[in-house]
Amino acid sequence: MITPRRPPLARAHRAPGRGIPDATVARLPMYLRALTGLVERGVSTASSEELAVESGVTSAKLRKDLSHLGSYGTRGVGYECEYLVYQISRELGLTQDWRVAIVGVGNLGHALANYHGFASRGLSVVALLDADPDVVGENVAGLRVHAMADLETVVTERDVSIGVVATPAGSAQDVCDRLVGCGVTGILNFAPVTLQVPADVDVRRVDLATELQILAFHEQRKAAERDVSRRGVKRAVLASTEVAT
Amino acid sequence: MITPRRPPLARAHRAPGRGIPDATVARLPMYLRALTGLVERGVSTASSEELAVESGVTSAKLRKDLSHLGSYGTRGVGYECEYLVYQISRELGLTQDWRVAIVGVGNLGHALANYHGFASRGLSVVALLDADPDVVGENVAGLRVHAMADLETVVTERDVSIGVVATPAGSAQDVCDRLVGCGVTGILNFAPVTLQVPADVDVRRVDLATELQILAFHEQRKAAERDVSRRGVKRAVLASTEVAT
DNA sequence: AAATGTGAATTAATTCACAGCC
DNA sequence: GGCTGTGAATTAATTCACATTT
Repeated sequence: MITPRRPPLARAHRAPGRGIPDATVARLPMYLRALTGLVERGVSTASSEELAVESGVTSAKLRKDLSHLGSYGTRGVGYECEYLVYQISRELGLTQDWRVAIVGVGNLGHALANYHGFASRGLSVVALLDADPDVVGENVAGLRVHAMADLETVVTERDVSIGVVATPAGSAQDVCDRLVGCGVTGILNFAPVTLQVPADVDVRRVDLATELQILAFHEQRKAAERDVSRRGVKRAVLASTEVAT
Repeated sequence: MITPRRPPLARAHRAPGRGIPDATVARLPMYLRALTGLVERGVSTASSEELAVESGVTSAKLRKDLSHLGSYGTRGVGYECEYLVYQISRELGLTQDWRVAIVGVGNLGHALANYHGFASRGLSVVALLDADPDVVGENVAGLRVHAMADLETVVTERDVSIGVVATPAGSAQDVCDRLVGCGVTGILNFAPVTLQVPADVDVRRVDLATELQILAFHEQRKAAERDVSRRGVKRAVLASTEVAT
């Protein structure tokens, strides 16, 4: 007897405007950054090619990405920067204000708290928390640092929906659990651990060591290629990674 | 006349061991972290399922990823943690030592410099540089902070191959150009700008605002879903994002 | 003439599901 | 019996290339 395959599964095809691909969402902030930079420099209109260079992607990719939001460009002309800033902001949810709490006010927490204009609009740091009694009560970036014991009170009262975990690895999961317990559903984790969370909570992890290790891999690959070419192996082997013909 | 399509393109199929997919490379550091954690806790062997939970991925994905490195597991048993640590380290190039320079010793630079055990092996911070005369000469994490004017000398003498840009946005491109001029081919960029570099230089960007904006997007999506379900629309719409039947 | 928006084609990544081995 | 390793199937992302619009 043949094992039955899963049935054809009627997939609702992507509704226009909704269901933007993850890869696109991850790039929208880069476009936003490029656009605000252009606006500040007095540029009012830009082609997909210009925007692409400014954002470090290809123009085809940029156009495809933007097409998921709607038709906000003008053929033969390009995109109106300010208008596009608004559309991307709206799509990312930056027309509302998301309240952020930072837990862990060491060097990294300080850097994060002081990161002004880190989102010009849409995100406000409204609470700082730390376990160190010497730090509690201090004023950082205009906010008083609260004790960990007050986490629930502060996070709930200030209606925080995004938490930043900048604590040592050892306390990260505990802090995460407490944040989630207060209704926080988005977490940015700088601690080098994998946080376990319920399915409705999004976690993004930023990890220094990970990034450096990825760079190390590419360094190794490049070093190996240099070695090969230096030993007189046909250059064509190397060149083939660059040209397609 | 019909436009000729590009010819069939004879693609060299992936050589064993070489050409690991980017997505896999990006996850190897997470596996490495999970494994060293297990080793420290005295665990000598782990199944793909255990490792997957610890790393926040599915077991199928983990097995597929590891299969690109070779067959380092034992059927019916799992993976020998220490052995796998070694194999992944080797693949990432962490058996050699990559020398790192950090440019910009503000709060973030401090945090990065003090990030001990940030790679236990394979990566060493060997130079710190800053533009602020008050910071130059200070001792941070056991290293003297050098003036920006000495960048070329220090980076060349200490044979740095990876540079970390932790400066304000305004000076990031200039710093980047100077690093690249000294032969640095891997850059980790914390400044909120897109660095323009030659094709043989790898840049990885870590951006707070980007991460928070991505979280904001998902918060918005979840809030919208809650709204919809509260208004009495069929729960099935919501449930369909969780179950496949 | 210039540049968007987008189907179609291609390539990459993920998931399934099970043969093969311990 | 349990778990890896992996082809095959599926889904996602990227790239191509051009019709369409200003």
